[in-house]
Amino acid sequence: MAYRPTEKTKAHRAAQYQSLLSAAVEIVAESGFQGLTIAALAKKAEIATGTVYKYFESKAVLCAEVFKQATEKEVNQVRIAALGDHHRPCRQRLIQAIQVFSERALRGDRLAYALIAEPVDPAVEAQRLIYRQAYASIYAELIGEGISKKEFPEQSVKVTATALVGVIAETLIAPLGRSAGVERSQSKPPELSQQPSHDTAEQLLIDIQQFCLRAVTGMPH
Amino acid sequence: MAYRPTEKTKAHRAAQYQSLLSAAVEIVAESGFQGLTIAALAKKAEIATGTVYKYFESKAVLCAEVFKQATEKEVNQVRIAALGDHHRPCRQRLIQAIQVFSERALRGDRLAYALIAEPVDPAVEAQRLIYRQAYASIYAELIGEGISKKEFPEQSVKVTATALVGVIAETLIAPLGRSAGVERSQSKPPELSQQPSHDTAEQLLIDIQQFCLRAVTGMPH
DNA sequence: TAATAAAGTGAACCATGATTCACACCTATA
DNA sequence: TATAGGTGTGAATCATGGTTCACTTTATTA
Repeated sequence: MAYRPTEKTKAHRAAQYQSLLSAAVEIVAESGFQGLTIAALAKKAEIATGTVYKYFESKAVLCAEVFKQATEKEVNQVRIAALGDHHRPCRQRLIQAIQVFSERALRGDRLAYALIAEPVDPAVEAQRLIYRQAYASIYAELIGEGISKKEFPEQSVKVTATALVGVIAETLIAPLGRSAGVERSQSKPPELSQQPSHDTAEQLLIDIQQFCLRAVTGMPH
Repeated sequence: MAYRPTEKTKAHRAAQYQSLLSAAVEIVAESGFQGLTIAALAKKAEIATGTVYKYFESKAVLCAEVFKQATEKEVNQVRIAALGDHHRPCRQRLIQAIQVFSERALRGDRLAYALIAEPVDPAVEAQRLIYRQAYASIYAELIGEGISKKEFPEQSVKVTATALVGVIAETLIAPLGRSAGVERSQSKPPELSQQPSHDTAEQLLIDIQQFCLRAVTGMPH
């Protein structure tokens, strides 16, 4: 009697799963999490809405996987920059890590905006915390190494790492939001700029790096 | 002939408006923006749902006003700490501003969590950006003053100010979330702590202040 | 008091979008 | 080939919660 999933069958299912996930990431890259609906995904993948549920228990799970998938590559790049070459001074690797992250983000992807800053549904927002923690642990490792090598002064590794993530995210939100073509809210945001706004992404990047360096090293630059 | 709103009537309307707004803030303080629905507000204020719409054009507007109301006092406290006494060194005022903000937040209000970190509906999130900018401009003014008084080294006022807001928000999210009794998401967040987690809010506050001081002054402490 | 306009009511309505389900169609065993 | 366990379908259903509206009540003035 009976039926048993064979290798080929399982492989096919796995392939379908990946393809669905990719489609979902594409949607987010095109139109943000806002655009990621079961219906849209089904349409893009040319399947029925019900089929989506054969692969993902719920939308929450789908979003989580999308976040994970879209994130993993980004996090890895930063990890390499931060921890790849143990010979380089930590200071330099920190600079590089920030650069890698920011450049990928500022490259203009809607995706980066979606991952970092797009206002999303509470369920997805929870995922974002996890995503940020992944970055924080990279920084934590780097800072810890820097301290033990006396490159950086004593400090709370945990707070510094978390803070760096906060710095980068917050400073990138505005430019990202702008480039992602987000309709601004009705109220007029209070004017901030004493200085002219950042003409170039490069300048912004440098300013962020300077800030982070001062914070971590306790040295002017 | 006819009817003309009199002083008393107008006053009454204004009072009703304020009372509605207060009720809304209370709801947020109790159960976050998640709990702020038109129905809940109507119930708490003992009016009909339709009546809410005589005072607020839409829920988005309501949320905006709630945010503004709940925020204004907080922002003012920080402004006083940061800019109140122009004789104190900027360095000290920065420390104080961070303390005021953090303490109010960590005091344990659900409200603070809601304003700073609670995952909210995209429409509300947009408000949060405005809220954060209000803080950023305070810091910007303080940093600018510090630079011109040679207390702080040259730096991008705008980036530093924005970054400080990011630092504080990000580092407070975890403890706030914990105290606000938020159900953590299904996935296990990657472990971060090389160091034991912050036993006391005081220690956390100190660590944050140290970080910010290093970042702004470019000096170890 | 009649006329007018605003405030208050709350059940009905609507929009969005996730989720279900009965059914058809495939694939592996015996 | 009979059978049982998958996969695919998509219209119908459900859930949530904002918004409307026909109607009643209340306040103001002529």
